Amino acid sequence: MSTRRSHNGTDWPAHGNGAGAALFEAAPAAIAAADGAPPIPDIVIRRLPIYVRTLNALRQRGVRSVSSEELADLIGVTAAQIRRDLSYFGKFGKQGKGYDVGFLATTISRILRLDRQWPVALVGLGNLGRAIAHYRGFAPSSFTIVALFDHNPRNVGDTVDGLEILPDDELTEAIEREDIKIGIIAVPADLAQEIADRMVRGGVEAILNYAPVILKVPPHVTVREIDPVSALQSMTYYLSRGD
Amino acid sequence: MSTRRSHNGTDWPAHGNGAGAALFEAAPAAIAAADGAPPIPDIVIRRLPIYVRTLNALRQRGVRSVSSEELADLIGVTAAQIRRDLSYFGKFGKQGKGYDVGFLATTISRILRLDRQWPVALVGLGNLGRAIAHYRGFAPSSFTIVALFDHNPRNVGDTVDGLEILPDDELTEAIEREDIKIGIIAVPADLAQEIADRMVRGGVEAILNYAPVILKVPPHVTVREIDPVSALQSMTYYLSRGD
DNA sequence: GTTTGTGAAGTATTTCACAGCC
DNA sequence: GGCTGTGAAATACTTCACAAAC
Repeated sequence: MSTRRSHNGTDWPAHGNGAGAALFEAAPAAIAAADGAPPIPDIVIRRLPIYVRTLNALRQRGVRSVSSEELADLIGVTAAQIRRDLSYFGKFGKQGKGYDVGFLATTISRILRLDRQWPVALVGLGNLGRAIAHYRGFAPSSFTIVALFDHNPRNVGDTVDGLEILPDDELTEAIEREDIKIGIIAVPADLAQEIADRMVRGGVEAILNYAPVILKVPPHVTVREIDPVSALQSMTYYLSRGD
Repeated sequence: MSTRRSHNGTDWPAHGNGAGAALFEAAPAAIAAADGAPPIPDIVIRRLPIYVRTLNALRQRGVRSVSSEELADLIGVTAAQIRRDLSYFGKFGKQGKGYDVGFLATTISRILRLDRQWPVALVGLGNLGRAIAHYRGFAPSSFTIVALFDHNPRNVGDTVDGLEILPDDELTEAIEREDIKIGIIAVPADLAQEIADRMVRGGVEAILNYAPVILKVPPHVTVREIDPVSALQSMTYYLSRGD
């Protein structure tokens, strides 16, 4: 009650969504497309990047063609799941042959809209934020951090890899001006919701949240949580009692 | 085919499991307990840390009692889900009243075995690894990083917060000696599987994996993936086409 | 002979809805 | 009167298994 379905990997209560990429996995389901198109389950969408990554690795190794069985073994899922996942989008394989590695990688990348570079705003440049800013893995994956913000006047004005840290009260305006649709939150828990609100006001539609809070956002905004602590805290349940 | 069910948030192929805390969410299900006990779905286990976190926040605010409805609104799920999740473990509420915040927090913490401190080994002390090592959020959450390892001789011998970085070929032995059950992998993708193998050989049963690869581990080992890139790459699917 | 794509079947997970307790 | 705990129903997701394509 008082929840609506969203594609945040969870439901969305009166004022916001909950989500949990890493640890808090409620039952997701894509919202029905505005048109009459088939609503693809969010869980399928979340698997696609792994398919792309694995296909790109194969391509790099010179592999031209792959069966659903081979791909499944590499990834650790069933072949049927891969075939079913792909079938939501079309028919990309050849019976008796499998899939063309390069074609499938390109196709899924296009489905995910990874065939372009996306500008990203990063908020919070403490330890974690700086590690994120320095991370070299985003750029080759279609994301370029183009704006940095921090609350602490001590950090504002600093330069990280040639980008100046701006005061976080300029967030909304800057995001709107630069037409940024993706934000990364790396601020303390108690500031995160306020930052999310400002991002949304500026037009952000996708938030990667490193703060340990469930953000409340409107339904058109997707949130994925990065929550290593919760991940650890759920694994302890399974540890053997041998000590 | 060639997969067995595991509690890794995914299935487990011939030699290993796949998993994806943050991004790669296959259909999980707890393995049946060795005894005749009820097999609690992994997805429920993964929600418990959020319940604990939220309850602790309430407790800190002086709130004594909470209904499933209130808790649900705070977290962004349905009240029925919270009641169902808790019912796997017992009856903790009072009709007409709700749940005692402190009691429920303590109870779930005990279920998750968070009523003690767990020693953790961290492997890889590049940018990311150092940010993890410096992170102050693990200790209050039941985890203490007690051993650091790196492959790079340039890093070995360095001290991070008073802990010396050891060469990663001492990994297995040190983990076994110190009876460490939890490992964090923050090494480049191409080294991650080898590190996971060594951890498992040393007796690790839970791995938090920051490397962008699906690790293959035996079924008694739980893996959660932290994969911000895949998280971003799945969100782009939902971005509006307004530009 | 191999492997896809997919109805149909099988599981898993969520939600409904209400009897029973406080 | 409010709220839990839970059968039963509804949904969501995965897997089976096989006809069709190569």
